[in-house]
Amino acid sequence: MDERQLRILRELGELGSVTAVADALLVTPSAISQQLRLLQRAIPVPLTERQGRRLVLTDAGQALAGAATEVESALARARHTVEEFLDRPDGEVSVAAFSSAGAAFFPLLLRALAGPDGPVLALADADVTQDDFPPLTREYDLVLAHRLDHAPPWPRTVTATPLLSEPLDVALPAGHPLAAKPRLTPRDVADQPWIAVHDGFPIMATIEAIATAAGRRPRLAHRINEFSVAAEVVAAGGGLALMPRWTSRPHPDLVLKPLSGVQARRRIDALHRPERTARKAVRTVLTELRGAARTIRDGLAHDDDG
Amino acid sequence: MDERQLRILRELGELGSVTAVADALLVTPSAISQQLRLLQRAIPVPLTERQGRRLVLTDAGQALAGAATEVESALARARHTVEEFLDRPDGEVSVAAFSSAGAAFFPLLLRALAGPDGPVLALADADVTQDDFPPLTREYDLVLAHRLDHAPPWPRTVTATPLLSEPLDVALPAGHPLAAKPRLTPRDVADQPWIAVHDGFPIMATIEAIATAAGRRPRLAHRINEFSVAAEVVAAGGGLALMPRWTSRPHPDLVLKPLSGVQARRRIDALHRPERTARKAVRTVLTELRGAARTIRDGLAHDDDG
DNA sequence: ACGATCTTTTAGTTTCACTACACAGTCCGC
DNA sequence: GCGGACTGTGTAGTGAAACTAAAAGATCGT
Repeated sequence: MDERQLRILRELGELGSVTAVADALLVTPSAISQQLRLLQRAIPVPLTERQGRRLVLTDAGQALAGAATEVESALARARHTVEEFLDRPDGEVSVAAFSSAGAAFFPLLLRALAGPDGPVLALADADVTQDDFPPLTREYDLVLAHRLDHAPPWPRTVTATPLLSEPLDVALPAGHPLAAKPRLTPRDVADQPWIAVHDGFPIMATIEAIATAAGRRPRLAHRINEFSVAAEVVAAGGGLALMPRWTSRPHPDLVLKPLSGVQARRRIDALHRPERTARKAVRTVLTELRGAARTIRDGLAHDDDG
Repeated sequence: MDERQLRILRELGELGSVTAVADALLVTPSAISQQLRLLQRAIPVPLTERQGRRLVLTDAGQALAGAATEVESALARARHTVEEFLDRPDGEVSVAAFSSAGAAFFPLLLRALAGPDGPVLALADADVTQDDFPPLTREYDLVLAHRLDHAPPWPRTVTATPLLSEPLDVALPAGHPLAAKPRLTPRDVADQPWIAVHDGFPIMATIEAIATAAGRRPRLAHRINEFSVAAEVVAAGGGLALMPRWTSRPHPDLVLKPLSGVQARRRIDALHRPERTARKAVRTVLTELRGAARTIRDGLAHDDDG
């Protein structure tokens, strides 16, 4: 007793003849007859009986045909389950971000998607090396990753949605001699001690580019990934650091000065497996991420700070 | 997307590896892998993903696996539908009977099965010739039929449950000269005019046997199938008639006298197709029919008449 | 009685799920 | 770190199952 045989039985109940069922199912009457015989073989009481030259259902056959209808509707529901799953606006969407992007984007995202019937956010921070961003898309629907402008592009296995192209400024103590200048050149800062990131993390290449532009080798005094930690060290006179202009919360004792002469920008992208955007909820979050990026770029992110 | 593929997907969700599913379903992992691939071909988003060297369900896969469970339970219900149909005590049971059996059995049957949760009776009278009783089992669950003791048995296509072996008495007007005798011989009645049944109906052979036993040819004055009609004609002096001792309601102006010397009995059987008794409701009615037969034989049928 | 209609049977073909086997990726212990 | 165990996947071949075609059997209407 399989789905097809039950289907045939139900059709026979509705259409009232083997020929009609065959026409409806686009096969020969012979096929219908054979399948009915197979179904009957599994059941100890007659399901059909001849009525003149037509074949109709017995009471037992009608009972089984009724159950067949339930099987078919369950199958139809199963066939629609995937689309429904994809079209649900309120599914859980997991988003991973490296620290500074999380600090900047997560609050905006939570605020934008606070209402009911929207995606349920599952946020996570993930500070990994450049190469480890793409694999994160296996675990998270969306991954906020960053890379330098001239770094190699993301692998083809992931889709990258550009969110922000953010300048990297030089952070220095408010009382520092260089703080008086409106903008800094590589020669201004090449001899200063630098607070760099760990190996494999994106900002590193820019520090090296600055030193190279001035014909020096960079003085790497400290290795600190976390911008908030680095900011404190800069304020305490530990050295200079490159800091993103928009996504790091301003430190009261620090000033950010733009660099000229070298391309010092990082790109923030949302990475994801292509199929993830089949889900409406994921598309919604991605749209909100772009909106948040505009907010951040236009300097509206910290409005609530007065 | 068929039932088997959904089954495989569900098992994969529960067991967590292709090999485990293969073991559970008694096939090779290759077969599982191929079926998963076929299922995936019909769905635009990934249902499974590698996790180390194992294969697990994606969220979409889990959604579909959930729907698969419903399909399976619907199929399981379908597989049990027939048995449930057979085990239901409250189905409709159709019973056909020739006139006198209906008059005697139907009231007892209705009284015995009056309660709720019992079979719903669909009664019908059917006065047909001997040969036409077996075909009635196509239309009715149970058919009360009668035949003479020495008549050929019912064909093998039907099952016969013996209910009653009933003497046939000679009915004569209360004032008839023969009414004084306690029992009658063939010679007593052979020369009397008879009220016989139509050709092909069971009682005929016995009338002929009586005449033959006396060395005569029977005088067939009238042809009346219905015992109640025949009784009125006998009472009016139209002739003698053979009447069943128990299943005909006594006529006030008639007496019934037993015959000796010839075997004058009819058998009342319940005929049915063998598979009909697969239904519990039919078995219940058959049991009640046997009980009713005892009641009739023991003369308790007309208790309510005072 | 005959043709039309419907179902069933039989034989042959096609389709499809499966096995066997080889191979590739991943984990684990020495 | 490297072979060996484990897990999943691809390929060719096999067998079962569902189908078509053709013919026969059954029933209806004229």
